[in-house]
Amino acid sequence: MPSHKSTELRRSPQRQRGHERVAALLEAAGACFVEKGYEGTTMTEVAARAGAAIGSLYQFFPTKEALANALLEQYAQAAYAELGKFAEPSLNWTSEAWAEHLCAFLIAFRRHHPAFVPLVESMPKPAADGLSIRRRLRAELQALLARRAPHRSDEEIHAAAVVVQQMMKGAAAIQAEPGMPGRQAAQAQMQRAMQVYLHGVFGK
Amino acid sequence: MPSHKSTELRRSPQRQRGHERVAALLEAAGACFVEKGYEGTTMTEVAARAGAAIGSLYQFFPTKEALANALLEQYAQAAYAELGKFAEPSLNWTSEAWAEHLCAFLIAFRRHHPAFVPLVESMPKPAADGLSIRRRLRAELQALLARRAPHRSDEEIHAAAVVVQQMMKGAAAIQAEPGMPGRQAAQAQMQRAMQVYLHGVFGK
Amino acid sequence: MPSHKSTELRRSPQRQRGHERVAALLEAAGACFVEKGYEGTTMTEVAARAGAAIGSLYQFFPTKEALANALLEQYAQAAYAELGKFAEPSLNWTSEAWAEHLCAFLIAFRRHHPAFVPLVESMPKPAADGLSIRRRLRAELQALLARRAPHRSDEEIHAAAVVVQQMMKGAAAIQAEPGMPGRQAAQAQMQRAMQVYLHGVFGK
Amino acid sequence: MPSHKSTELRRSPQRQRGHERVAALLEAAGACFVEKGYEGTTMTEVAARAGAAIGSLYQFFPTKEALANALLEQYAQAAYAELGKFAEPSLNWTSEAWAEHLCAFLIAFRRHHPAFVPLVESMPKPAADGLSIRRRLRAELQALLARRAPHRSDEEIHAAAVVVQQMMKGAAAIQAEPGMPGRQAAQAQMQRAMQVYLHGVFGK
DNA sequence: AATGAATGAGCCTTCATTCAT
DNA sequence: CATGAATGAAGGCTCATTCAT
Repeated sequence: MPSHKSTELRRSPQRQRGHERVAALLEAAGACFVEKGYEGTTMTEVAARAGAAIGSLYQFFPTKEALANALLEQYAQAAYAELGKFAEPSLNWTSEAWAEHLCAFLIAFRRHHPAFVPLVESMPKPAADGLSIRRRLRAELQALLARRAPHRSDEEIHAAAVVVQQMMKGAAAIQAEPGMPGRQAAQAQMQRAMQVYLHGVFGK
Repeated sequence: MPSHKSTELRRSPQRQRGHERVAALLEAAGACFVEKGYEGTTMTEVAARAGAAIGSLYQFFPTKEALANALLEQYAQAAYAELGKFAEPSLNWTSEAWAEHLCAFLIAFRRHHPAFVPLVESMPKPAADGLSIRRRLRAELQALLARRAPHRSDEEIHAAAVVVQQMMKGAAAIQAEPGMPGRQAAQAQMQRAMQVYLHGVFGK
Repeated sequence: MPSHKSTELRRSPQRQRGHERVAALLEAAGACFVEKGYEGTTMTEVAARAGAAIGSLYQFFPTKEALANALLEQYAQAAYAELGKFAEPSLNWTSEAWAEHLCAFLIAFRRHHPAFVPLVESMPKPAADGLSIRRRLRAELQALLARRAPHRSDEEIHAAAVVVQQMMKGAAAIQAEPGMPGRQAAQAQMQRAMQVYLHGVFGK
Repeated sequence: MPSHKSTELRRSPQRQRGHERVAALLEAAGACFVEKGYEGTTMTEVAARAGAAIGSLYQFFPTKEALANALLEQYAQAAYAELGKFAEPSLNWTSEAWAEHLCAFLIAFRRHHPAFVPLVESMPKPAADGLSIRRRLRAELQALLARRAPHRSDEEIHAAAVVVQQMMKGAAAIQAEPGMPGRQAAQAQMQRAMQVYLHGVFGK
C-alpha cells in the first residue's frame, strides 16, 4: 500500500464523509430524543434513522451517554455563541428590550434545539461533564448584567442572573405549553414581570 | 364514568392488611422514583423496598405506570388541599404575604413529596389522566387570585396565574439547586420579583 | 350451635348451594376454555366469571387440570348417554339412517359442548385419566356396529368403528368451518361417503 | 404489499452465518413445539437447543408467534410442492392409486414435519396470515380433482375436495394413534373408504 | 366453608455493547 | 472504517397455588 506525498488530501474525502456521518447521527439522535426521551431512545433506532449501521454509531460515540452529551455540548456552544452576541448592544438596551431579547432568545433556542429540554430532563445524570449548561449560561448572563449595572455588587448581580434565568425558563415554558388558551397574554405578562424586575436592578 | 385505567388500582384493598400494603408500596415507590427516576426504578426494587413480593405489588398496581400515577394523584390531592387553605386568609394578605406564602407553599410541597418533580419530568407520558396536576393547581391559583383582584378580567387573572405559577417554580428550582453560592439572596430576589408583579396585579 | 334432628335438611341448602357453585364454575370454565383455550384461561377469570372467589374455585377443583378434566368427564357422560340411546333403534336403521344419525350426533354434541374440541386440542396431556373420551366413544360405537353386523369379525368391527369415528369427526369439522362456501353440499357428501362405507360393512 | 408482520423475520439474514442460524433456530423450534406444544415451548429453550443466545433468536424472529408462523409457512411450502408433483401422474391413476397416494402423502408429510399438527392445534390464533395452510391445500386438491373429473361441476369438485381432505386427516390420525391394536386393518379400511368415495366421483 | 391477599418461579422481550468479517 | 450478527443481563408482568383471617 504505497502512500503518496499528499496523504492528507487522500484522507480528506474520508474526513468529509466522517463529518457528514457524525452530523447525520447527531441529528437523528436529536429527533429520537425529542420523540422518545433519553431512555426511550435506542441506539439501533438512532443508527437506522441516520442510515448508518449500529457499528458505525459506536465508532463515533462509544456510549449512549456520550452521544447525548455530544448533542448537549453542541447545544451549549450554540447557546453560548448566541448569548455572546448580546454583549455589545445590550449596553444600551432599556429594561423592555432586555426582557424582550432574553425571552425571545430562550424561546428561539428551544425551537431550534427541541431535544434540549427532554434530554436535560430525562437523562439519568444531568451531564456531569464540566459545568452544566445551565450553570454556564447563568455565568454568561451574569457577565452581561454586570456590564449593564456596574453599580451593583457581585452578589446582587449573581442573584439577579439567577432570577432572570428562572424567568426566562418560565417564559419558554409558557410558550411550549400546547394549546393553552391565553398564551399570548400570559407570555406578555411574563415578559413584563421580567422587565419590571430588571428595571429595579438597573434603576438608580 | 369509570376512572382512567392508568390510575386505577387493579383491585382495591378490602382488608386491613391490604391498605397497609398499598401505603408501604406507594412510599417505597416514591423513594425509588426520587433516587432513580421513572425509568431507572424497578418494580422488583419497589416491592423489595416495601418488604413485599413482586406479585403483591402487581396485585394492586397493574402497571408501573399505574403505580406512578397513583403516587402523582396522591400528591395532587395533597397540593390541592394545601392550597385550598389559603382561600380565606389570602383575602387580607399584602402582596408580600402572597409572594411569601406561595413560594413557601411550593418549596414545602416539594420537600414533603420529593418524588414529584423527578416523576413529572421523567415519565414518558405526562400523566394523561384527567387534567394534569399543574393545570389543576393553576386553576386553583386562578380562583385565589380572582377573589383578591375582582376588578381584573378573567383573561388578566388567568395570565397572572400562569405567571405566578412559573415564578413559584422558579423559586422552588432555586431552593432545590444543590450548593449554589448565594441561594438565600437569589431566593429573596425571586420572591421580591413575584411580590412586585403581584402588586401590579392587585393594583392601587 | 345446636344441631337438631333434621341435620340433613339443615345442610341441604348448603349442598344445594354447593351444587350450584360447582355448576356455575364448570360453566364459567367452559366459556373461558372456548374463548381462550386451556393455557389462555386463568383460574382467576373462571372464578370471577362464576361470581366466586378464587379460593372457592380451589375448594372444589384442586388444580386447573382437575377443572378441565371435570368438564371433560361431564362431556363424556353426556356423549355416552346420548350414544347409548341408539342401541335399540339402530338395529333397524338403513345405512342412510346410520350415517345421518351419527353425523348429526357429533355435530349436535359439539354445538352443545363447544369447549370440548378446544379443550381436547389444547390440553398438555390429553386427559390421562382412564380411557380417553375418544377411546370410550369408539368402544361404544364398536358395540353398536357389532349388533348390527354380527357376521363381521371383531377385527372387522373394530376397524369399521375407527373409520366411522374419523368420518364423524370429518363431518363435524366441515360443519364447524366458518364461512365455507358450499358447506351444505360438502356436508351431504361426507355423510354419503359414510353411508356408502357402512353399506359395505353391513352388506351381505 | 408488505408481507404480514407475524410471518416476517425481524431482519433477513444477510450473511452466511445468519442463514445457518435461522435454519438451526427453526429446527430447534420444531422440536420444541412437538414436545411441548406452542404454549409449553419457551423461547429460551428454543435458543438453547439451537446453540444460540436468546438475543440471537430475537434478532431474526421478533416474536414467539412469528417463529411459529415461519415454521408453519415452511411446512406449507413443502406440502404445496409435494402435492404439486401429483399433477401429471394423477391423471392416469385409478381410484385405488388416488386413495393410496393421498393417504401416503399426508402420513409422510406429518412424519417429516411432526410439529405441524401440534402447532396448528395449540396456537392461539390459527395463523391469520393469508389463507390458512389447510385452505391452501384444499385448493390444490380441488385443482387435482378437477383435472381428473372434468365432467363434474365446480361445486361437486369442491365438495369432493373437502371430503377427501377430511378422509386424509382421518387416515393420518389413525396412523398417528399410538398403540392402537388393529391399526393396519383400520388404516386399510380408511383408505378403502376413500377409494370407494373417489370411485363414485370419478365414475361416469 | 368463604375470602382475597401473598408468593415467586418463570416467561417474553429489549437493548447497550462487542467483535469477527 | 463499515457492517451486522452475537450476547446476555435485566425488566415488566403473569398466574397457579397456598394460607391466614
